[in-house]
Amino acid sequence: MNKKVIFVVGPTGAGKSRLAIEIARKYNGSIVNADSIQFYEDLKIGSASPSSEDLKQAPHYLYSYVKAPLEMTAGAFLRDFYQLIETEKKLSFPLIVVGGTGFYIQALEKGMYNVPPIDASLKIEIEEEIKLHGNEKAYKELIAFDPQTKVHPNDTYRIGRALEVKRAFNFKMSELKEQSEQDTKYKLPFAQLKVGVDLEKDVLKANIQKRTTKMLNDGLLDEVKSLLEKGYADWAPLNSVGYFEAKECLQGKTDRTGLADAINQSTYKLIKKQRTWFKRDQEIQWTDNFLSVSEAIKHFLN
RNA sequence: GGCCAGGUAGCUCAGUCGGUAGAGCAGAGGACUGAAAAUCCUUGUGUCGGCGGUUCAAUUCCGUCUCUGGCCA
Repeated sequence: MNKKVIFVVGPTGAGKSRLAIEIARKYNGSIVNADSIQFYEDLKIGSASPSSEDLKQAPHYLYSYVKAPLEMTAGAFLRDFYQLIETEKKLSFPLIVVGGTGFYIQALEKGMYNVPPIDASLKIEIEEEIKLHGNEKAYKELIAFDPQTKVHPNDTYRIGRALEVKRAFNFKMSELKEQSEQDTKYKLPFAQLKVGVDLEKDVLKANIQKRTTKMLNDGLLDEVKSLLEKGYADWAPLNSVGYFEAKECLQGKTDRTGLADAINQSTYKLIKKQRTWFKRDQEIQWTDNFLSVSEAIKHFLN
């Protein structure tokens, strides 16, 4: 059988999940998550994970299966994705990969650099070093080792990652990039179609506001509170939109009255970044009403 | 009514010992290969509350009015 994948991408709150379900039902496909927060079992409310109603409408994979304090990565996502398509007998095609996380979509399409997992202790060591001596020293080490690096001197996170790769394997990120261009091993082996869902800014903002209100009503604060009680305050996913604001509020750093606005504002910024990411991908066919892409989908699946 | 503290960028505030101003946040744009809903980069002309006065020159000093907060009556 000819296996095909449809990507459904776009900013938060535009209706990606709804389109995905529609496609899955119409063509008996399976929905696969590519949203960096919906992987987590403990982050359902604030990530707008599919409801139990949604889950009944079509098979969903890679949702809500990673437990705190485990942290998901793009590499782990690739691993899980390939494991899914190789071992899941019931998996039906087309696959509808849905998510607003451009980085993960890219990982699927193009693969990741071939870097083996790095020991957590080394990561912590480098993190501590940077915290202690500032990132200038770390950046000097990086630029001396890899003069081609395009990491910015202020980008602590990327400096840290580059140093991990250096110290663990003596790899230069700039060389990995070149190598990966010839390497087809990790590229998605299926035909693909990319559909983007987006709405006008005002409509999207209104959707976001409704969504935030719903999250708060559905118990976002309780969801976060129970994670804090388990001692996961520093768990990276709790720095994501909505969760961060809820955490700050529960920790008494901010006030409850401004919470919804703070979440809305962060979500707007998220949308902006998602749009910036997807904008450069010329292959995406954009729609605001589903109908305009239904022909393209039909054609693609034929 | 009296006293005090304030009124400076959309918001919170710095500052100018007199030469027409700058941070953070927001907004706008961008980058992005194992935390990515993260991380980072670029981008700030606004009657410096109004009106008068002093001065070559006032947002900065003086007077007055006005608004906000606090205290005293």
